[in-house]
Amino acid sequence: MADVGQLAGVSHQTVSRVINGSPNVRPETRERVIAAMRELDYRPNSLARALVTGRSKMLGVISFDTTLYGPASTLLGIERAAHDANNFIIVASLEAMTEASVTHAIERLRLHGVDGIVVIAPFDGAANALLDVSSEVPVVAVEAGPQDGVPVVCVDQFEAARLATGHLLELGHETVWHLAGPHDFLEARERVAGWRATLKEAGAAVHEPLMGDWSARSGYELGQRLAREPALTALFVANDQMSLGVLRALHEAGRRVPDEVSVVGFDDIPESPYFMPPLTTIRQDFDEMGSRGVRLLLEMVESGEVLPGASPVAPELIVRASTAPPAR
Amino acid sequence: MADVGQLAGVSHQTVSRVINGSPNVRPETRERVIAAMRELDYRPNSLARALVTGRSKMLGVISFDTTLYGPASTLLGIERAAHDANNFIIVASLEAMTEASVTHAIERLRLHGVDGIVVIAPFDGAANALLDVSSEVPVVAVEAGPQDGVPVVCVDQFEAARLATGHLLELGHETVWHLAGPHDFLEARERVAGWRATLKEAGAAVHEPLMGDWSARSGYELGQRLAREPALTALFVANDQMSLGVLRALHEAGRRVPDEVSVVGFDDIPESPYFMPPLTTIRQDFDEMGSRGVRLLLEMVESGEVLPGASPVAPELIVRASTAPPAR
DNA sequence: TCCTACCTCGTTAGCGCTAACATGCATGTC
DNA sequence: GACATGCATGTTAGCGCTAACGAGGTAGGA
Repeated sequence: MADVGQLAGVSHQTVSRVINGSPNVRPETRERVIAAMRELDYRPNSLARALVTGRSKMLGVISFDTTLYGPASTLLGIERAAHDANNFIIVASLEAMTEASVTHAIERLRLHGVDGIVVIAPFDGAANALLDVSSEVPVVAVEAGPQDGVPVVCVDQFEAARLATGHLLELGHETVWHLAGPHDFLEARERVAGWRATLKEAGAAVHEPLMGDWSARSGYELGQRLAREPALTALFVANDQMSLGVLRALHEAGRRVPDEVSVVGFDDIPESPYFMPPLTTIRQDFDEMGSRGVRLLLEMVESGEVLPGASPVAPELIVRASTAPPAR
Repeated sequence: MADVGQLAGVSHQTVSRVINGSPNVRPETRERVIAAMRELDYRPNSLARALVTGRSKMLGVISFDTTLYGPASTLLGIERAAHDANNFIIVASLEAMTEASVTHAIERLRLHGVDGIVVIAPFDGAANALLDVSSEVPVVAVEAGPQDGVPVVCVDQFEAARLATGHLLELGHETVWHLAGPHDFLEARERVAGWRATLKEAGAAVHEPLMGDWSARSGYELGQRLAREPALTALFVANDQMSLGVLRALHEAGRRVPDEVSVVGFDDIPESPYFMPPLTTIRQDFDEMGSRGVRLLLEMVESGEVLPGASPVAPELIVRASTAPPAR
């Protein structure tokens, strides 16, 4: 920086002013400095700047399994939004889904001087860990259920489950069975709640939901159980991967979809239109969630206050070929 | 840091020594310092440390579409390896698959002071961009084809294609058709080359490969074309998502898999065992690639030299139910 | 003409840390 | 007992940058 100043015949401070777009620099001087920077191939050291300003322009992201479609998409949305705001993302993946693991990840991120943290970790342990630190560093939770103290950006899971269940009921099914996600996921529980409430309102029978682990494998295994239920005509599955397994189990058991059994999935992964049959499912706008999360976090960093979470992102029902009126 | 020193009755430098595990500190003093750090809830500022040591302990990752299974898994492997080495990952996603976009991403990462860069961007433009900067900052390419000047960690795509094609040939098929990935992906081209070479060696007819875009949709659309080929009995598809689309197109056209047509996919995504039928495919160890990449990069950062790339990771054929001998 | 105001630029200090050298003290050697 | 050796610690400088203040010059008003 001093070299640039020397070449341009000004002090290093003037160079700094040019870099930071200060208005009090003569245009002529500014151009000389810019020319000098170019000539010396100078790049500002953002670490040094961060040290003195206290802003690193880095946002931490804590995520559970970035191989899953949901977190991966959200991460992408976060990255995009951060990029637009000229910030960077530094990622900490969780090895385990425990409170200690979250706390540790937060600690590591803080050590590296992030301005704020976005957490994509929709399970119970995370919530407590967040509360502990939310007063010391700005934190936003994404894809989590509503909780106190930490602002949340999420899709309305309850409403989404209502959409899925309602769709099946409207088609004329007497009731809807449910293959849920792991119950330590807030989202999974919200979906169960929405499904249950919708059935109750309609006066339909509530069969205890089965619980999978989001994987196609668990969908397949539990699907085999479900296929043996003669009364099953409509099924709401908590994600598309499990739906794939269910579809296969049903097929093997000779129960045709949608003629005998209707299936609704969740997430609308890019592959779901090519399942057999194409899957009716609920779309969540992960990208939108990610960018809302970042914008909210940035506002908090700016203002230094804890802001209330955004209103939930609306889910959308995508009707394809895996649902139909019940056979009579 | 000065405060900690004061509380422990030592200088800030001794505190620094304790933090960095210097051997020349009396155990008694060390403990006093540690107690003081705990009492004051002191955390070292790694930005300041980075400024003075010139090592930020941050690695940049440039990736194309982290929603795809391959890049997402690799990213996870990278994260894990970086974490084990007590480093952090900062991610830059590419908006476009162009050389300019890669150059820009590298520039941004360098500005933020990363020690080195891992690139998951297996397309042509990336290669050139990397060459330009590889002398200024350590760079490792992952999932790219072999190329000069930049160390590469990859799965042997040629061998993988040979595995897939050979498997079908051994089953007794006269020849194997190929649904390839976009030809600006190095990997896709390597797979075509391996497939072609295997056919030639066996003296089998070579039908010009079709080209998809990795998506299930393109697999479906091109699968409809392929389904109309009466001579088709064996097909090698360049990834599992496209295979899903193909399977559906074949099913709709009434061509049964594997009785009439055998299909081999690529990647072994977690869902592929639950396709209809379960997909025979090639497994790539993304996790291993990611961690090899990081280890290599870290060695380069340490030594300051450009190291040769690692030997390719071996692919593995996973035989499931989508392949069988041809009907006679 | 002198004073004030403003704009442009330079100087100094310090962000939190580590590297390099300096200091003081106990130990061992002849 | 004089001197080198090694260890535990303190002191100083500086990484690259920005904040805060200060200095010099130009323009406008009394």
